[in-house]
Amino acid sequence: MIDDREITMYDLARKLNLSIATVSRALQDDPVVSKKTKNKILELAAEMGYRSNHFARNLRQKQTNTIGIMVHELNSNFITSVLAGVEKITTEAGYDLIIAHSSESFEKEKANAKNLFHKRVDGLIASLAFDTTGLEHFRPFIDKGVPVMFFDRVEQDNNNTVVIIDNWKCGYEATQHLIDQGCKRIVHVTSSLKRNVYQQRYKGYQDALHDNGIPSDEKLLIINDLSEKAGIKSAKEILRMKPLPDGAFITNDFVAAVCMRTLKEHGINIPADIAIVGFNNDAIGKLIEPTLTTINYPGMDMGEIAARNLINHLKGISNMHHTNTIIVHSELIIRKSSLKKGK
Amino acid sequence: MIDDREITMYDLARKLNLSIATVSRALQDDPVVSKKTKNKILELAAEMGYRSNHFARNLRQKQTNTIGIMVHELNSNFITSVLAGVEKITTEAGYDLIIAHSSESFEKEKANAKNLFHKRVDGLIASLAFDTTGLEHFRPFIDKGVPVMFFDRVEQDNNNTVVIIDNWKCGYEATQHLIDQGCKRIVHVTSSLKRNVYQQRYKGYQDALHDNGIPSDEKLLIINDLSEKAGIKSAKEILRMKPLPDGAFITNDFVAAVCMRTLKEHGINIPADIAIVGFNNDAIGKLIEPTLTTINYPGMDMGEIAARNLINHLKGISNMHHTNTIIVHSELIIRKSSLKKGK
DNA sequence: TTTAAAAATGTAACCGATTACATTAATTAT
DNA sequence: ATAATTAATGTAATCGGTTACATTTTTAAA
Repeated sequence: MIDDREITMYDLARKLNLSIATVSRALQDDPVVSKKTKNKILELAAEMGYRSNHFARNLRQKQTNTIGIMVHELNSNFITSVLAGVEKITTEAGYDLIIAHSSESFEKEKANAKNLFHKRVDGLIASLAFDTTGLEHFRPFIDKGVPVMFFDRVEQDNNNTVVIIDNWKCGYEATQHLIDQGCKRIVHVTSSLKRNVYQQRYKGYQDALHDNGIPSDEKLLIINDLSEKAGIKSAKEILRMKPLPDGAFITNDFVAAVCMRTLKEHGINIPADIAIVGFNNDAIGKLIEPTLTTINYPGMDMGEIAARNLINHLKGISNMHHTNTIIVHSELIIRKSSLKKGK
Repeated sequence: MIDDREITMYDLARKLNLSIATVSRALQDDPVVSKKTKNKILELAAEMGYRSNHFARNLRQKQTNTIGIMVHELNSNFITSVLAGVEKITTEAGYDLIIAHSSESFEKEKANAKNLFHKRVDGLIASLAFDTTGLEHFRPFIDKGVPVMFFDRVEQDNNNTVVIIDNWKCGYEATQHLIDQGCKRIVHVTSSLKRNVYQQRYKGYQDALHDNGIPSDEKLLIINDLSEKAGIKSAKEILRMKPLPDGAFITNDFVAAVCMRTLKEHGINIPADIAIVGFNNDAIGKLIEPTLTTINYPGMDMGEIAARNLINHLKGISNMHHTNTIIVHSELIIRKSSLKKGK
């Protein structure tokens, strides 16, 4: 039997011969209501299966207690850890979370932004899609005073609070590690240099080469998306290079894995012929052969930090606009794919 | 400059010297409003940055235009494809989507159910957590007439509409394939047999053995969760078996991959010593060595079907309670991990 | 006992939309 | 020109809470 008559505060009030105001206060645990009354109300509410109406409440209070998070994809370790971190903090603080993902499409990201704006999230956490240019689509939030927190893939214009890793340093260390292994011709497989993360990793790569007296060569730069196809294509490009490179810094573990497979299929020995360093520390890295050297960075922490900062700002505990850039720790994890010299 | 005064329909009405009713109708594209007036209103709305207030609207209409989806995890190909499918359909139909994940915890699943109930989703799509027992936590939805659609991991009590694959058949085919390759002692690595999917795959495995005159042996059944640890543990159990099994049907690609790695580390040759079949067709299967034979099933389709059915029901086009079980196609994908006989 | 102060409860306006019903304006028919 | 239709717009109640302010009840002080 379907019961579609909702119990409201009015029902509770009527039944107990109280005013709606008292009921409302009791349900909010307002200390002004006497214990006896409060208990009666709470009991009846439970008994009758009362559930509060978010809409009436939000309409009146003009805040939703919801925060939105926009990510480019769901299918990576990194993103799911970030989500886990964000969720932990928002749940603790009593906020709801709406997850939107753009499938790496700028258009969809814009649509998501619009949607979250209309849903009136109290705050927003976002990592940009691949081909996002400009932050115009976040303007409505900013104009209305809805705080936006960017993480990982950001636009660094110093106007927004961002949580990132030191991508330059990661790029530098990855490259230096390859150089330490004796690599002299190091390919860099990455994505659109318009996106901060790739741009800075590239800079780190270049600087490491430079500091070691290795000339950087544009021909060794391969730019692709993050698909399986891209991995294969990159591998084929590498195979065509003469002389063959002896190292590769690939800014995504999945692409690195696909790339390695293709190279191996063509008789390349890894790491003997080409040493490889990936990025992200995805689960896959420990399962392929040889295991993949990579950069690890703490998604969970980044999520927690972003969420905590946002919520503190919302609660007025801190002002986001004072702490503009938060850099979290990252590290090189050395596995077999890059070890040319003994172990 | 922050402008926190929201534009409402009243503002538009006042400015144009119209009534709020006309404005409301125009914004809904009600044909009763004259074209001229409608245009004026739409223009002004755009110009002033009017955004409709979901809360007022939902409060009045008593429906949220939101559907909820509960999944056990985000980090699998299968789940993300389902989400993509669901999202496609719900977006087309103008519904919003709230994603909740339980991290395989029954407790969290209950909390999520409660939350979505209070958020008053118009409909729910759900795949059960690992250790979920009973459907009591969905009772509130059912009592209020909110349709619930289960997929993949379900409780088959014939009271609910479910979208599933034929897990029995998958189990049977996987096992038959191993037998065809000459396997005689086939391990089955799986998860809690309380969960329909694992229980039925197990049944298929048993039936295939039986039909081929192979006695089934409880000692060859390994039950674990789906973690990396579980994969390692399973591999170690297999290594301890005497005589060593010559085949393994593992109901999860990630676990299979971890398992394979550990077996290989101990000098086992795959498929020569042990042939392996996984489940899910995760990206990982094509990257490990040897590539993994597995069962593919169409997450995207399942998501689309579940969403479409739910929405049709909501719109009164069809009655969900007439189509109780929807079975989608699944297939065995043969790769190298199981091929003992020539290719 | 009366009065002042504190505690508990009540009244009613408000949040921003939707919509049944009423009214007015514009067409068409007579 | 007038009545009858039809088209366009308006009025006001409603959804279910929150909360400033008012009122009543209880307790403490004089």
